[in-house]
This record gives sequence, C-alpha cells and structure tokens, in this order.
Amino acid sequence: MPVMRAIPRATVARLAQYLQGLDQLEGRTISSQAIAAVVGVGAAQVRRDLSYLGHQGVRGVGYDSEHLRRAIMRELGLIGTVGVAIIGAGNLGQALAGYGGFGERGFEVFSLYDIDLAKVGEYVNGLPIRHIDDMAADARSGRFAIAIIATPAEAADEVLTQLNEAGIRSVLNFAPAVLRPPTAMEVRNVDLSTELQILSFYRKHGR
Amino acid sequence: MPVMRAIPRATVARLAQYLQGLDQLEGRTISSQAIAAVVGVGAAQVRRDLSYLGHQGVRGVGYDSEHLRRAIMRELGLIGTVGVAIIGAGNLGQALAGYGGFGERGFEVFSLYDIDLAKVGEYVNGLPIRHIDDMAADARSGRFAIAIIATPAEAADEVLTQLNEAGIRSVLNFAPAVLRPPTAMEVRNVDLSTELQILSFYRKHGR
DNA sequence: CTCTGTGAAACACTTCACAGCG
DNA sequence: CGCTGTGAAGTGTTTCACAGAG
Repeated sequence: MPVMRAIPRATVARLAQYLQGLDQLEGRTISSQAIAAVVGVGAAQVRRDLSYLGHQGVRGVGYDSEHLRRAIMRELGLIGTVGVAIIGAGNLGQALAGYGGFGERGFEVFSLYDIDLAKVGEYVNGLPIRHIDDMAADARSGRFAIAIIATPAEAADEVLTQLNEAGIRSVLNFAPAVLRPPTAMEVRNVDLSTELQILSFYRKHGR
Repeated sequence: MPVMRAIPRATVARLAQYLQGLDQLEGRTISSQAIAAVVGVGAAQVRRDLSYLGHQGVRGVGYDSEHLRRAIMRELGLIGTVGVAIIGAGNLGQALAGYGGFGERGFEVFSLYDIDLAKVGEYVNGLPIRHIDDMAADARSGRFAIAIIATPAEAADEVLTQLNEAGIRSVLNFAPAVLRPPTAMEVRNVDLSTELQILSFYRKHGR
C-alpha cells in the first residue's frame, strides 16, 4: 500500500470532466471503458485517475455511478454550495451572470461588483450589482469563496490584490492580462486571444 | 544539428503568453530573465521554448524584442488577419463580439450566427448576425478559419458536425458539453463549471 | 470470464548546470 | 564577462500489460 497522496494536476482537471460525463451515461454501473469513451481519453487513464480516490470500483463489474459521482464531488470539495462573485459588470460579467449552469453544479453567484456607480444597484438575471468597495467585506463575511475577474485588463491587477487581502484564494481570470498572483492564490486564466493563437498554431501545423 | 521538430504542446501555449508579455517590456533587447519574470515561469524554460524557434537570441546580450515578436507570430501562424466566427448570438456570443482585443491580436470576427430568425439581420458591436444556415457557405468561401461555439450545450454537437463538414478545423468551445471531435479537428474547451470545480479542489487541498 | 487496480515502462516536460559565443 | 542554447538529470504523466477480485 503506497503512500501516494497528492493527486496530479492533470487528474484533477479530468475528474471534473468525468463528473460531467457521468450525466450522459445511463445505467447503475459504469465501466472505465464507458467513461473513457464519453470524455475521449484512454480507459487506463480513467482507472488510474479514479484509483486516486481509493478503491471505488468492483472488479469484473465496474463503478456504481451514484457512488462514483459522490466520491468525485467530495474530492473536488463540492459539498454544499460554493459562493462565487463576478468582478466587473460589463459585457462579459453580465453574460457570465446569465449562465445557467452554476446552480446545477453546486455554485451560487452571490453578486456582481463594479466601480461604475451608474450600474450599482441594478440587477442582472436576478443578481445585484454592488460597488467594488463592498467586495472585501462580502468576501470576509464568507458570502463567496471564489471570484471571477471580468474587468478590463488594466483593473485586473488591483482587483487581484484586493481579493488576496480579503482572503480569497481562488480566482478565475477572464481579463487579458498576465497576472503574477501571490503563491497562496490559485489563479486560472481564460484568455481568448491566447486560445485563438494556440488554435492558429495547430491550424498551420496540424496536431 | 538535431532533428527535434515538433514543438511541445506546453510550449505552444507559453509562446502565446510570451507574445503578450513582450507588450509589457521596454527596451530593444530582452533577456530570458526579463520575459520569465513577467510571465511567471523559469528563465531556463523561456530559453528552451524559444530555442524551438531556432537561434533567435544573441549570447551575452539577449533577444531583440521586435525580431522575437515576429518570430513567435510567424510560428503561431499569425501572418495577416485570421477570420473568426461566433456561433450563437445569445448572452455569451454577444459579449464575445464586444471583446475589443481581437483586432490588436490579428483576429477579425467576420460574423455571428444564430438559429433565431428574430435576431438574424441585427448587428452587435458592428457585426452582423447571420442565419446558421449561411455558416457553411461562409466557411467554405474562406470568410473565417476559426469558429467559437457559444451556443447552448444541446446545439454544440450539431454545430461541430456542420463546422467539420464545412472544412473548419479549429474550434473554441464555450458550450458546457463534452464534445468528441473528429481527429482532424482541434477543439479547445472553455468550460466555466469545470474551471470552478478545479478551483474548488485547490481551495480545499492547497497547491 | 470481465473489469479493476497498479507495477513497470514509456513518454513528455521541466530544471539544472555549464560549455561556448559575442 | 553575460546570457544563450542545450546535454543530461529530474520530475510528472500516460500507457502497457497483467495479476487478482468478484
């Protein structure tokens, strides 16, 4: 029995996919084969990944889908509801606020924040736009644990600093800026231009 | 002279970052050190990545920033303007259409496409919304080379098939669906729930 | 006999450390 | 002397292939 604790980063990313893939699968028990087919990875990969959660399967049979779903959710820290804030109520922030998939997946958007007083007080998709100066207090009182930065690039750095000081450690950044987060923070970047440039490369060179 | 041709996938992703990072750096010559500092990776990593482009630097001095920028852009296939289409003119599609960073980075959104006749004919940020049935013809006549899927999850699969048949090989998918693209296609997924779930894991476990 | 769980091998990527060029 | 380019070592991830449980 090895000591292997830390789950590889690559595995964490796939666990979230498996969770999504389980929704598309029928039946009480599921094989690594079936999961692999639906998310497009190898079956051995699936088994290896799931083995980090402990022995979840039954040899000769497969995995119990409900049991497995719960095991993955537990590992991803998806117990109860996780509060999310959207910083920046521009085009993108408002579009993200309109995204319906949060609730189903255990996330709840608490509020949007903006610096523009003309927007503050309005509602988007039932969610209030609050002033950016209220953000830190809301974070500290536990209203949200994850922040999504949807501001212009120039503001992203300042927002990141404020979030850090307010104790938020998990950030999804949509602003096209290269951030240098403090080591305590986990920042994931979604940069449209970067993605398109990567696609451009593979268009030119093939796989 | 080694045969090493294929650029690692991880390197391709960073080249796009370096390009972005160069904008934040002053001066005619730049060291691997400086680039590393601004994008947050190791200097050795930067030098290794750039070495895939051939000998671009000068020993004892560094890299010529303009020369380097061009070398990276060439490698990423960013010569001239690359046409982009946005499929789905809902919240997200319209928000993406409003994103200003395309032009600066050599991309040009040609049009949005939607199935809703009420939207067809309108303009978003100066861009026309065309009917989804026009998409294939526009693709085939070379109006765009990359597509962004911003439809509901249910429609994503069908859209992907149509794009493939129209000869589009590069797709950025924002729909929360697990797609199984044909091998000829390169699909990059941006899934909000998946990202939040990954952040949730690291919030619970630390790095 | 089927399908999991996992050593071991293969592969991919990163980091070290230094030779060598300007 | 300073900084690049790169063998070689180290680390992380994937795949193979099979023992073993049900």
